[in-house]
Amino acid sequence: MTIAKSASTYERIYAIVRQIPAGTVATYGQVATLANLAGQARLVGYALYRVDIASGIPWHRVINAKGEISESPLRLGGDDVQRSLLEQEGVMFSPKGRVDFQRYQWQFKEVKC
DNA sequence: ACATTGACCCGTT
DNA sequence: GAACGGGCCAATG
Repeated sequence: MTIAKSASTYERIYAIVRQIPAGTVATYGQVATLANLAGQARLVGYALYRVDIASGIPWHRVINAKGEISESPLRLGGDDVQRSLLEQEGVMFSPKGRVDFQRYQWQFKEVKC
């Protein structure tokens, strides 16, 4: 599938996040880069904040570059929810609450038609 | 139309 | 190793 470039910045972000497979996590910076917004990982976080769960976007699979879960006090319950969702998908967290990037970081596989 | 917000990443000290 | 600040864009009221 191709990513629509004509789409708005946020839509591009949503398109990327939506393609993150279950049991995998991606960093904001990675999503930003894939969305053609390299260097603007912020927008990814901002965009996800506006996104609703009903949008069908696995926002919980997007974490910060530290491998930890970013949370917003305004979001659902907090990091507990996001971590729980990831654990449900089989993502294991380090004792420190970090995710093993070597194991779970989403690697964008360029699928050539 | 203006001002404010909002879940980050990187470099330097 | 930890802390601080700077920079970017879009949506909301």
